[in-house]
Amino acid sequence: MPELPEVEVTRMGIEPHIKGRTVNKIIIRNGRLRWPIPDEIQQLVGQTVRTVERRAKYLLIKSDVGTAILHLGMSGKLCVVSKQTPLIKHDHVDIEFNNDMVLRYNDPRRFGALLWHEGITGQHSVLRNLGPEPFDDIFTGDYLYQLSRGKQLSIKQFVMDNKIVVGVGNIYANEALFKAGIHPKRAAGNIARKRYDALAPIIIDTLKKAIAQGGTTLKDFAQADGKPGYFAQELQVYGRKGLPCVLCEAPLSEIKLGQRSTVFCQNCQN
DNA sequence: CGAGGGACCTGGTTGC
DNA sequence: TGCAACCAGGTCCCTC
Repeated sequence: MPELPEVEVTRMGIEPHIKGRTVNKIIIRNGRLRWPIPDEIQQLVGQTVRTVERRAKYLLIKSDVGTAILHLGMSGKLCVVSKQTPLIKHDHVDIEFNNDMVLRYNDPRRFGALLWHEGITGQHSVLRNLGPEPFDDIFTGDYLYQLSRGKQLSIKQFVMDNKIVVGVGNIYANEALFKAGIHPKRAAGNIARKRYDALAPIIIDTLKKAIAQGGTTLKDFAQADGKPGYFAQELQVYGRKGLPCVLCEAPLSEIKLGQRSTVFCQNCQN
């Protein structure tokens, strides 16, 4: 489900409710996520939430003794609700606080994760080897250009590679390449410096706009308060196979790249 | 090393 | 209506 904007929208939604709160109890109904939830997660009980941060598509719930690391996978959702709120299917984890509230994790496909990193130094292995955030100063056209030299990989798979830049998932990769006029299948190493100079700001801008709109709601993404995101209205290619290009009105094409559906305009992207 | 594909899961939609 | 096939926002891991 969530790409960077949806994770950031989730972060902004839950932080005001749980920051400064003390964890009373963690209830795990189904710990079989992408990796089993480690027993050490219980170290969070009795701790106060200091900050809720985001790194790539991971949410980091930080305390004085360690960090709970949450990933929403494809279908994960978080909400902050009263303890009395009835459970629904796939409500796998509750983190209860010292008021009436609980941070509830729901994930039908269980591709998400809840991990624990002990202490306040060092990095969990899932966070090591991640590339820069798209909003970091280092993320520029020049950066992409330099890393892409010699790569035969398609530009779409290149920008979706977490080691290159984090947070760009399938929707926003499709959208950014359309806006930049770059054919998604073009080899990353065969794209001019100038085109990367255009692409980097377009990626940043697309992600920022999506955050401002509350993310993209397709099937099951919702903000922490249950409201949908409104960026779906802005999508120009994703999910629009066969529909007219917003620029030239030719029907949009679809191919698979890295087994992910890739929608683009034959005329406007080359 | 890079590139490509399968794997992990459930549920909604499509097509016969 | 029933049922199988296919598709989905992510990412790790294995093979060639």
